[in-house]
Amino acid sequence: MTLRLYDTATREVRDFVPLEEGRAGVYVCGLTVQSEPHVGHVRSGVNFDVLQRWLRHSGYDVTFIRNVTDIDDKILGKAEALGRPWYAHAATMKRELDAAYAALNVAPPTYEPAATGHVPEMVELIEALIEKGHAYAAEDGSGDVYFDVRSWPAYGELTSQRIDDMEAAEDADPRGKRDPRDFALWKGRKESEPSTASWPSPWGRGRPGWHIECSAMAGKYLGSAFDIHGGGVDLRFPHHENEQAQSRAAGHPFASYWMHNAWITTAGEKMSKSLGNSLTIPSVLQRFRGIELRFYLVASHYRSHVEFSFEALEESAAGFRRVEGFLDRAGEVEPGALPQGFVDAMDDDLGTPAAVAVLYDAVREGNRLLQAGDAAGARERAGAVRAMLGVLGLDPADPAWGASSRAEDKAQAALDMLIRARMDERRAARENRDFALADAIRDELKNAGISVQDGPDRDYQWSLD
RNA sequence: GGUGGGUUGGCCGAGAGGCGAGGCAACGGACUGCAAAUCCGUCUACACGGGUUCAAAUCCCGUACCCACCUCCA
Repeated sequence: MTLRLYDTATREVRDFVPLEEGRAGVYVCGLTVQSEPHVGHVRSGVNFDVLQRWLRHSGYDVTFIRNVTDIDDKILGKAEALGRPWYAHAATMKRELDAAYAALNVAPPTYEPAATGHVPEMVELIEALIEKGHAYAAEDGSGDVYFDVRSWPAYGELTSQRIDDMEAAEDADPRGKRDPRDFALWKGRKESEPSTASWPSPWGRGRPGWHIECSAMAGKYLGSAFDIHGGGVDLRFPHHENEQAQSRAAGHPFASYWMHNAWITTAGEKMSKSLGNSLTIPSVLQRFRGIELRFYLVASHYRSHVEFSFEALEESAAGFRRVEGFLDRAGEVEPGALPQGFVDAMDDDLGTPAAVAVLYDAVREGNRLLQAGDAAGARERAGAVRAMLGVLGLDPADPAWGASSRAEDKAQAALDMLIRARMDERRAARENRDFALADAIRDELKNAGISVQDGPDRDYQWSLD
């Protein structure tokens, strides 16, 4: 079976056929760095990271581009409210985003272009569109440039909408537009905006519209035509529709496949609307490890809507700890071969839920072998488990999860020694059949946040709750 | 008004005409001094009403409810 992907444009799962044998060009819309990243933001990062890893595993030479929008209305607005320069605020939020991706083991893209670094490319693209009669400078002297949707008959093809059925943007200032649905390619500078937020152009100083950024950057790094374009479902319209219209109107074939990840909501609403900041990545990471959050995100299909809850995250984490427990018990092994069921699941539009089911099958089988005393058999299963986890970016042994710092190592060693002393006492108590004392010791450790497990022999294991 | 998606067992969450996905929880058993961990077993579900079919959670028609997008959101 070959890799099959759901293409939003054709609304069907179809074989992935790259433009060039053995290579895959992928462009994913990254974030607008305007606020702290929350769980919803990183879902896209994790989902497309899985795509990237699976393509690589499947033998493709992948060029993965994920942009950063570092100039837009929200950034300007928030920076002003904070009394900081917009670029400083954007840079701060970019670092937060990087930290969030790192905490979730989202591999860095091949390149991560920023919008502000590609204004000349955008201007060039806009000029080409004007020349071909698909864009025009506003006649009201605003310095805006708009894309002429009526000039492009295919407009609406990505989301199967007809221009006449669309609601016109109400807030958009209709002045200077030929059709209310025309969208801005270039925004003339407004007096109220900082001068640092504008660049020279043939139409006067201004800044690029949101959609043109991605067309220009995808074209620059992936070429006129490339394989996969991804992003969140909300971007289908207008962002992706507009991107495709611009690029194709300018003569570029653009993306062959469109992939969109579904939303993750809380209490039935978008995270961006939910109050408070309990769902920002740093705050979630105070309660769960990055690997647990990533497992939770990977265990559901990227096209399925997920209703986030800490209860569900806890259940998912409990399951993942069982996987880790097996690996701990099986001993160190190198990643082995992937079970065919896993490969088939992943090839079927990145069927991570089915892939995770195969993972659990291997864990259960491995535990069973371990219990039966078949250490070699168990290690083989452990090798498969590690291989599967590796593809999903969930291998606990991956140094990306943070090789513990030196200080942590020392603390760990110190704790280990203290616990060993208490466990020696506990074993002595058990041998004397003083179970009250034995239980008291275990309870004492439990109260300190340390869970211990022991059997009839000398062996025991401990872990922090 | 237009476009797209959804409703699955106590909970989470796959599947998309016929073989009990999987996880979490619970309960029973094995193992343990007792626990924990692990394994075995139990819990046979697909919003509602029709229809097609030898066979429907899956296809068709209808109904109800939910969600997303159609202005800046992953």
